[in-house]
Amino acid sequence: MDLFGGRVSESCLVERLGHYLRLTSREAAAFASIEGPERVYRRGAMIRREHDRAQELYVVNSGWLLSFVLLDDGSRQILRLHLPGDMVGLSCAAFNEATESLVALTDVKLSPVEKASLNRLFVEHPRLGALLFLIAQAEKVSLSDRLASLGRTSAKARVAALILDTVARLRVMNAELRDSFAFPLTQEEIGDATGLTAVHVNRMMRALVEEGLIARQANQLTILNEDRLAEVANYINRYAALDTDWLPPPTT
Amino acid sequence: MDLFGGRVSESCLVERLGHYLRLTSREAAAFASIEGPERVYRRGAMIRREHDRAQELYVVNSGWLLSFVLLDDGSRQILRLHLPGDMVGLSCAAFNEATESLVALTDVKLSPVEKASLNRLFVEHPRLGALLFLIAQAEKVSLSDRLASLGRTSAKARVAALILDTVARLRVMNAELRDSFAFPLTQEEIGDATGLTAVHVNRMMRALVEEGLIARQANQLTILNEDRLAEVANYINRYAALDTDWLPPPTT
DNA sequence: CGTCCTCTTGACGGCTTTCAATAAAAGTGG
DNA sequence: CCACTTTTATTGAAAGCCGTCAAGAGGACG
Repeated sequence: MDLFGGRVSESCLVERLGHYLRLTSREAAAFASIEGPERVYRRGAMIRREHDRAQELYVVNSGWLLSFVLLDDGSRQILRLHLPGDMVGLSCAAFNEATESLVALTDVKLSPVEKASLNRLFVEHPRLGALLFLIAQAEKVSLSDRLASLGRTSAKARVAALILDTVARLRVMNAELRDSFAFPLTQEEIGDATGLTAVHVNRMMRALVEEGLIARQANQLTILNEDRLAEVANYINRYAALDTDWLPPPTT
Repeated sequence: MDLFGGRVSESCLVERLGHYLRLTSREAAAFASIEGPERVYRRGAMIRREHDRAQELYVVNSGWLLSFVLLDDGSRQILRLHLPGDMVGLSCAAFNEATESLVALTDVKLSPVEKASLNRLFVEHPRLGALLFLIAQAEKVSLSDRLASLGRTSAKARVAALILDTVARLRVMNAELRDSFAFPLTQEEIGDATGLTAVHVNRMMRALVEEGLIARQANQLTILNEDRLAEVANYINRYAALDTDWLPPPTT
């Protein structure tokens, strides 16, 4: 079995969205129809570079990837960890130029989606268009939470928040996942995600271990005391309750 | 004249969106029809509190407001400054509970929009639904830029970026605005937006003044050297070029 | 089996915060 | 319009969190 998740149903995206909303078969087919042929990337591969011309987005079928921006001084800010079922590179819907780089953190499989083909979705399936809008709002809230994390919490809290957010998102697609999971980020990558240096990430990870909140073996992470970790992190799990009640009815 | 912008056309939202896309009269009417009667708030008024039940969003007709979250230790992270023409509280499209507090920074006028009424927009005007989605993606990019600012740049750069982002957004609705504008944030609010303390904001503002990049008089800010300020800030102006070409045609 | 990457640890330095005190400005009520 | 209070801006000194630099160990990979 693939450690980092993989396609189970006809489309990974349909499976993910099925957790938020009961899709009709026509809707599922509509989503599936806009996905192009799957592409495979090896760990470390650059999928898209900031400032590249970008006319397509991607659905993550398996594996993890990172989106990031580079600053003038060479430092890197990781914007988000992308897991199976995620859509990545959505910003091409607003800009012709890629606003972020995408790199494969593990071996990944992606399905490309032409941004031009999104318009069919909005025209033929208004409910799906509204769902995409709803998901975009949820992603904005997630970014806002990270903004508060970087702006107003300590180094230890930021690392703890990254761990908790990752496990919460993994559980959306894998309900059986409890406290232990593969976590393939280097400490430098954790630092680039949390606005810290690799050295200080190391110290904070060891502190969390010494306090009995987490355990590490190789790239495997185990959460030992999730409640206390959430307190340390100031973490709010938002993935539980999306409100889809206001969406229009599916097209018949 | 209102210093902080105000309604000029029939709807402030329609005017704003008209800068991105040429709306048909039916589309403009559709937007206008979902707006409820205008509400007025005094400076400092709390419009919505985090965790309140939230079923409506707002269009800013005039004035400025802030969205923010409070952390357990009482510290505050300002998520965004909201200017005339902005939609605020959109996260209610994804959550029934408000994810952020909204407070009036100046006297403001808002038009409420029931989130349930958005569904008509998606059904009857797919292009408008797609436009809302597009704007949400642009807002995600803006949040990502701020994430990089807080995570990877110095205090001085963060303050400079806030100033530049504000003036760039003001210019969207007010093309004549050049270098001087009213900036009603206290140094504490600037700090809460940039993840700094008020004391350090003060030092950074003075440094920017001493370096001849900005000037201050009362709440009026003047940018003296925008290019150098942008270098200091590591700032990218994204508000210039949104790609609306992929949107479906307007409904006839 | 050598090279490169990653993790780890210590010492030191700096950016930012904290604490404190004062001045200036704004708001309030008589 | 003037006292009075509260908020905001300013400045200095000291402390602390995190970054930088450096060096060594362990592991992955070819």
